[in-house]
Amino acid sequence: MVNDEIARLLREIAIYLEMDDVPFRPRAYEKASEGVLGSDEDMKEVYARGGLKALEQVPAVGVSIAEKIEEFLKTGRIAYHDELKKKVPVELGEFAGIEGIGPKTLKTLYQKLKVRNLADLEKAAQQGKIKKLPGFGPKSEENILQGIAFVRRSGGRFVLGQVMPEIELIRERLGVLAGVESVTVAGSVRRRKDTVGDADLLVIAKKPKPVMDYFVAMPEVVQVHAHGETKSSVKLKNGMDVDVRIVPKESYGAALNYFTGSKDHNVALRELAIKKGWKLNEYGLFAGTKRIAGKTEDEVYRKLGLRYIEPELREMTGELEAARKNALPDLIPYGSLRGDLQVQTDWTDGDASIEEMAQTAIKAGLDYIVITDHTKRLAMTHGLDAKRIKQQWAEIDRVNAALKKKGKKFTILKGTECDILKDGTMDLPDEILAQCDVVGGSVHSLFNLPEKEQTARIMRAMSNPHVDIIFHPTGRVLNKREAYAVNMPELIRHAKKTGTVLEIDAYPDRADLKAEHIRLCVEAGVKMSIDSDAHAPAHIQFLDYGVAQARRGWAGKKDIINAWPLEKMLKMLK
DNA sequence: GCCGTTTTCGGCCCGACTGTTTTCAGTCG
Repeated sequence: MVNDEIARLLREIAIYLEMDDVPFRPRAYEKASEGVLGSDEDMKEVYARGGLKALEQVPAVGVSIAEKIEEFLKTGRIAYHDELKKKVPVELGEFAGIEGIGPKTLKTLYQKLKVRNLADLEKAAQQGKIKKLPGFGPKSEENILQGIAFVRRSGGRFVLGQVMPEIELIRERLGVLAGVESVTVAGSVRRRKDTVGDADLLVIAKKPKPVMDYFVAMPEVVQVHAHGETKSSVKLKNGMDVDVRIVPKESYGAALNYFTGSKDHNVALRELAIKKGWKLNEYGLFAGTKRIAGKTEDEVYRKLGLRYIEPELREMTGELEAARKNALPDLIPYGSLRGDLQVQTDWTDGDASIEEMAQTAIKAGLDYIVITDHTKRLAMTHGLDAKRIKQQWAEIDRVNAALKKKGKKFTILKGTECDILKDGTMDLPDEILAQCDVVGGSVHSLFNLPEKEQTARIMRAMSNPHVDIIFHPTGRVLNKREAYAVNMPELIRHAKKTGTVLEIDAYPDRADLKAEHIRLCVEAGVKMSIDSDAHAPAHIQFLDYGVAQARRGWAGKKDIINAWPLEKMLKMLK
């Protein structure tokens, strides 16, 4: 995808323009950058399909920026960007994560101290040159050094499922403080993004000061960015920032809406308010000085002529229009899955026995699970061959019978996470696959095949009449491994044609399919499954992270086959 | 530079906190 690179250049142009205090245009470039980034079609293809006119259809891209994208596609450069960079030749990317350093500061640091990159900045700070500049002082210099140290230590984004327990702990602690009426998690955590940059907590309390004093003094706090009456911000040991805002009760809805974001969604709501002659901020919706809504989010949306929009949808991908037309999707509810279609056991690389996994699933309220151990190609997990999988079937029969005897209404199904080999054929013979209740196919090798080959490989697996589900359709591991190169729209078309299900993997750092892919599936009528990919009993609780991902992709119960009763689910499979 | 349920021209989101200042610019979300 060239989109990332184009988006980066456009964003950098915005920063350069901001350095010069150019009005409005920075925001235009920023929005265009987001428009390009949010597009699931490669700009190269958009251009090939319809030239400049097609580029102008990308959100926030107009005539001028379309020409710049065209220029990039033809020459690999944007002259305007080069020209701006010549004036202030700074490695903008290096400074991106440094708290408190914005365009104006960068420009000053370059002009006064010739700071071009992080190393220059660190040197200048260590030599005490920064605090002598007008407008700067010892504190700014110290903050810069701390910021550099932090960026060196961490990548900046966190996997939701990995930081959720800590966020929840802080929420509970604040909740029991004297005078605190409620604590709500807002921000990208509430929108259930698969990775989050920070956590935002919204508190209703009679006396803000003690809450803030407690918050900034928590044992895991390593740095206090801000400590005010209504807003405080800290960094935790794990590197994540947490913000707390305290608001009066009558503003709770407006504040929750504001702090939940996304930023673009909020801006659009405010613009809508302005059009109606009102003003929207975190304290409410105002006609002049009179508050006309704000106690609940629902009230704010209704007053603006919209239906209530679930947090997972607030990404400016058409939710406002849908809310106006009362055409929002009926999202799959949390806790509504009936089964789990990808579970590994100690027959391969899981920690627990078939029976233990079944017992945990029963406690979690599920009606069925599919045992999907790896196959022989994945030798390091002692993957199953035809002989061992038959032995496993006998064990599954035994456990099912035992459960039935105890009066449990629960079914363990026979399945496999079968490797898709390089040429798209399967790692187990068709004769075995035919006897499985559920067959999942996975790519576990040759992640770096060229896109054409990788796509063809997976499509061939889909064409196999026994392959029901493609597990890990993108293969990404958040913060660790990029998705492999596949043409997702083409895979989705082929899934429709062959009746193959695509998996939403609920394991927190997997999160295969991305939200935009899920949306494409919903639109195409391709069914999906939400699987925990559990390798231990505790992992079954991850299922709701997959539900979150599904909701972010506008999916309902009708789109997710394991939200259905067992019989209906089985009937859907090949 | 983009965009249109008021607009093809004239608008463009808003407030808290910090660090430097004696009233505010810059940054952030």
